[in-house]
Amino acid sequence: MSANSQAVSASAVRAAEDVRVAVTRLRRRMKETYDSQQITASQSSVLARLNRDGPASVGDLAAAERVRHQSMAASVKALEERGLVVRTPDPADGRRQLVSLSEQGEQFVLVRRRVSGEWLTRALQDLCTEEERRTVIAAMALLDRLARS
Amino acid sequence: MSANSQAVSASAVRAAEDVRVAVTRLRRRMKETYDSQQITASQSSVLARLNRDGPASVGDLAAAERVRHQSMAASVKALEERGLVVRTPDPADGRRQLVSLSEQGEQFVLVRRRVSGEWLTRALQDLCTEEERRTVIAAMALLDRLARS
DNA sequence: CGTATGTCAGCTGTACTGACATGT
DNA sequence: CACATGTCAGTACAGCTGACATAC
Repeated sequence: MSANSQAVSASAVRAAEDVRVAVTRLRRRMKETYDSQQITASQSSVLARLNRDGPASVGDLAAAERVRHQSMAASVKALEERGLVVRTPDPADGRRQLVSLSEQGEQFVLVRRRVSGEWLTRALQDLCTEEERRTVIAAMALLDRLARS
Repeated sequence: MSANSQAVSASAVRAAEDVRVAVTRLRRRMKETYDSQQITASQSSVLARLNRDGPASVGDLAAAERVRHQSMAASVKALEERGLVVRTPDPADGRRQLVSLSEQGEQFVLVRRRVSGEWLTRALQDLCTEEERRTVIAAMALLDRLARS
């Protein structure tokens, strides 16, 4: 390592390039999957979060996913129109609306998880060893740390 | 595990979820960086490929990046307007046009690599250990294999 | 002729910003 | 009042499809 802020190791350059390529390709590939399930990646993300952490406001969801509240509102709106989530006014704060999974939304999450309709899950299961999956999980934790920095 | 094609290990489910979240976040974060350099992620991808593999037609580039040729044409057009690539008609085939890095494009790639203007390279350098970077590289190779499958 | 290459036009998904209404 | 929450409108980017021209 060097004190020079310009100095970069070969592994950093290589890793960055690999990440960029993989991210672009994975995103497109995942999009195909979601398309075929009549749901988008962002919407799926919101469903998973609501299922894991329980009801939240649009602002909370936006903060958690690190997007603007206007962007999150669009995703939530789409999910609401599909009947997968419901919004209830917060009695304690007239500005807030709590977003929660509807009965149908709960079902959707459960079914998707059980049958693993998701392409990526299937691929990780069928084309990787247990050790390789652990490597992926470790790398994602690292990258998430970087993205949050 | 099981012969049932529905059966999925916990690590596969977990890894898939982690990948999805990380991909979404990283993509946004990378986009910010590219914005500040007046170049987009897709364009950067094309430059890197031309630099690595030499001149190619729009169709070749599209196939390599796994996008439609119409999509790739848009990226190439933008790069051409910035003077980073040049197009020369293929003398042997009147339909084809070879895309190659211009002098300015070569410079651009070199400078970016040397000074590591890219946010991700910087982060991988400053916030990770060498071993962690090797983990990331290994995981990206795995994921790229999946995306191509 | 059919196929390959490339262009143009229009659509979608996902994010962004700015302006605004409303409630605390 | 400032601040938080949410909506609406407009923009950008990167993919897509369909229709078309041209060259092999």
